Amino acid sequence: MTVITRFAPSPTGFLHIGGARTALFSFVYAKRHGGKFLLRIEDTDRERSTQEAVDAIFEGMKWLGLNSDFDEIYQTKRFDRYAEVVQQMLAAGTAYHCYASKEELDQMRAEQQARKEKPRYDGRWRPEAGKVLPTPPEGVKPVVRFKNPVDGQVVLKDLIKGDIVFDNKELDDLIIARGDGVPTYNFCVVVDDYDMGITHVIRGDDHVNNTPRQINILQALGATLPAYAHVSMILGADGAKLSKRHGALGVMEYRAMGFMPDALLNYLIRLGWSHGDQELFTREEMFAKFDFDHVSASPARFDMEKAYWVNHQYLKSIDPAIVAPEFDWHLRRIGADPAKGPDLKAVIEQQRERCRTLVEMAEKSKFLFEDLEAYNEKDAAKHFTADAAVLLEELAANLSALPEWTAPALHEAVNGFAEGKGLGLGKIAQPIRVAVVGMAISPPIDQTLFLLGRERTLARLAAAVATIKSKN
RNA sequence: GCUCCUAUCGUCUAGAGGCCUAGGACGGGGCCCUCUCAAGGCCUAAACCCGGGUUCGAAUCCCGGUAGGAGCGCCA
Repeated sequence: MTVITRFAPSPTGFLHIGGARTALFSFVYAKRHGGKFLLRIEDTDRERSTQEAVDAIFEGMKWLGLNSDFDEIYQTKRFDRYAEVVQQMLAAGTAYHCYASKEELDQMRAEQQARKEKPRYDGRWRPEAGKVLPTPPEGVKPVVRFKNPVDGQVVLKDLIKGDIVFDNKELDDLIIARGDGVPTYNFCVVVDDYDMGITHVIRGDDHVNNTPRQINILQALGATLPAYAHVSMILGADGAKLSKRHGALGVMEYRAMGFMPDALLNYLIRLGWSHGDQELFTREEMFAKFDFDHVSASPARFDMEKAYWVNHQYLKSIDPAIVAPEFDWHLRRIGADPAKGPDLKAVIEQQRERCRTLVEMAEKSKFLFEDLEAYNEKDAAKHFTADAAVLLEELAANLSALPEWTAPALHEAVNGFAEGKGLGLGKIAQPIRVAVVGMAISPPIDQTLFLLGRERTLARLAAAVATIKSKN
C-alpha cells in the first residue's frame, strides 16, 4: 500500500507556523514511506475563502520546499462529486432531508444549554421505523443530514494519542449539505480523503472531535478507514494560543526575519517530535527518521531563541551556495546591491559564525555592498584618536604597496605593522574596522580587508584619517 | 454544562516498572580562549502537577483531583 498524505488548509489567511508543522509532518511521513503528498484547498466556505490566501499558502509551501506530488486540488471544483455521494446516501437511507430552520435550531440549542445539556440536533426530521415525520413546510429548501448510528461506540485509533473512544449517543446528525446544496466541511473531507486514497490523515488536534462522525460517514460509504494522527497545537512563548491578534505569524514572515527554510523546518519538526538527543536534522535525515511513535501529544510553545539557534547552526554548517540566494534576497531587501561587492559565498563563509539570522548577516555585511554613510558614534569616539590617525595613515601606505591583495598577505602586513610598533593587534585592528566598516564589528581584520578590496580599503582609510584630523 | 485531549528543568524534550543520584538541547550564570563581534571549550543552577492505589520496586501502570486546552455551526 502506497502511503498518501495530504495537507488541507482552508484559504482564510496565510500559512501559519502551526499549519506549516502539520504540513511538514504529513510531507515527511509520506517521504519516509516512499509515498505521496498532496495539497488540497478546502474552500467550500465561499464567504471567507480568498484568492490572496490561496496564493499565500502556495508561496509558503513553496518557500519551505513542501511540494505536492499532484496538481493542486480545490474542493469547489468537486461539487458534482459531492452531490453524487449525497444522492447515493439519500438513496441508501444513510442520510435524510431536514427542514428545520436556523431559527428553530438556534432556539433548540439555547434551550438545551439552559438545561445544561450538550447542544445537539434532536433528530426531529430523522426517519425512523414507525415514526411519523412532520409535513415539510412550503418553500423551504431542506438541508441533508447524516444519519449517525444511535448506539455503539466509535474507536479512533490515533497514531499520536492512542485509542480514543466515543459513544455514538454523544454524536448528533450533522449537516452534510446546506440548504443551497453546498456540501459542508465534515462531508467534503471524508469524500475527498476517500476518493484520493489518503492512507494517513494528519491534521491538527482540534479535529479530534470531528473524527468519530467522519469515521461513521466513511463506514456508511463502505470505505476502509485511513490511519489518523492528530497533532497538538503550537502555543506562543507565553503559553497562550496563537491567533492573528496574538503572535501568529505567516511562514513568510520567518523568511523576513532571516530564517533559512530548512532551519525553520528543523525547529518545527523538533517541536513535538524527538529522536533521542538529536537536535539537528538535514532534510534527508528527517525523511529517514520521522515517526509518530515519538511525537508528543501535548502542545508546545514556540521558542524564538531556540529557533534562532537552529538557524545559526544551519548557516554555519551548510554549503554557502545554498545560503547565497536567500542572502541575496535579504541584501536587496535592505537596499544593498549584491552586485556591488564580493562573491556572496565568500561573504557568507566569513560572516556566518557571528550571525544567527540572514537579517543580521545582511546588516553586518552591507558595508561591502554600499558606500559608507557614517561611523558608529560610540565606536568612532573610542577608536578614532589622534594616535590612530597617524597609525592608519602609515598602515595605508604599507597596504598600498602590497604586491598582492590576499588574506594571508594582509594578515602579514597588519600583524607585522602592529608588532613593529610594539602594539597589540587590537590597537590597530579596531581603528581599521571603524574606518572601513563604520563600526567595531566585522570578521577577522585580514578577511575584512580582503573582502572589501584594495581600492575601497585605501579610500576608506584615507577618508577616516581626514575625518579624524578635521576633528582635532 | 456535556464530550474529548494534555500534564518531566523558564522553554523543547529523553524516559515503554529497576539502567534515574531523572539525561540532552535552547536560554541563564561562571571560567578559559581572543584583534572586535562571534564561535568554541569547560563548569554550574534548574523539573517528574497533587493525592491515593498496583508492585519487592513507579517519572513510567490504574483511579481520583487540580490545572490548561479542544469541540459541541447550514465555519473549516
